Amino acid sequence: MKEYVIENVKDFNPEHIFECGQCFRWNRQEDGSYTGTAMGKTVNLRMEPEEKSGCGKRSDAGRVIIENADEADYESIWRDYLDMDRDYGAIKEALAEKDEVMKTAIESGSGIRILKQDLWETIVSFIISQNNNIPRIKGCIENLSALAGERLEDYKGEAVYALPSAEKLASMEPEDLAPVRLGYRAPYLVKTARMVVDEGLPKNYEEVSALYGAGPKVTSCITLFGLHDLSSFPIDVWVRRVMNEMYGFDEKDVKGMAAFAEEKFGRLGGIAQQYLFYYIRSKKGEKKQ
DNA sequence: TCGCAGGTGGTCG
DNA sequence: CGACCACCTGCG
Repeated sequence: MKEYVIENVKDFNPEHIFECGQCFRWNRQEDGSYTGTAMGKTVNLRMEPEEKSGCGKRSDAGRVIIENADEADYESIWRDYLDMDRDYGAIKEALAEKDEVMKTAIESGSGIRILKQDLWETIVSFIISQNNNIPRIKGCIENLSALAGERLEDYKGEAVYALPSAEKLASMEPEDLAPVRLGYRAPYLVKTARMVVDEGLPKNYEEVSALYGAGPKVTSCITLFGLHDLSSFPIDVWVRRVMNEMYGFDEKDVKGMAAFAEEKFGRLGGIAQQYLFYYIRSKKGEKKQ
């Protein structure tokens, strides 16, 4: 199978990128690599440490290998999707200067990148995500794609489906989506699809929040991951937890947290949120073991 | 068994 | 406006 190799990649860790809560169609394989479907393609992505050059220079750089992609795919899709042209080293430096909390959070998720995902896909994904857990969100998205999505090229002998288009979902009734097991989110999705078909895709926070099933949290996720507004600071239960534990906020004081984030992190709020989110979730994972 | 999981829309004071 | 609360579903 064809593959594309990117040499000397810094500030990149597949686990951090695909497990920081921003995407639901990338799955960890036994060898630690990730297989995912995005922009109509299915690939496997892994990272290997760079060979030591012998001069004793320490570096956390490595090579990223994308299987089932060639250079043309990389230039037209993956370079942008993986946000490869953004200097996360500089961003981390700027954020680490803010305070010790941020410094610690960055250490735990140092290889995070904000993927440039398709807007419609983020709308569907985060409407499904509300009051739901990650394994079930992933299951719903797979079910939905298999039920109503366009069939893509098979991957390793397995059928793969794209997420259904807004037009397709708009033509369906919530009952038609029963096999997907969306629960009460099914009508949200159908109504939102119809709004998008009628009025076009949303272009800013206000337009996203007008979608049915998009409250403040879901809207912030869509503007961050789908509109790539890096200042957006989604406040979910995990962020409330970490803001309580690390900054002493009352867990109910969402307004206070939002104001604090805007003031402290500004245009980097979304990236700060991802480090904080990854930090508190990995801390909880340790406790379990 | 029943509460909970990456919230939201609807209703009420 | 802010405080409740029901809500599909599946898992521990």
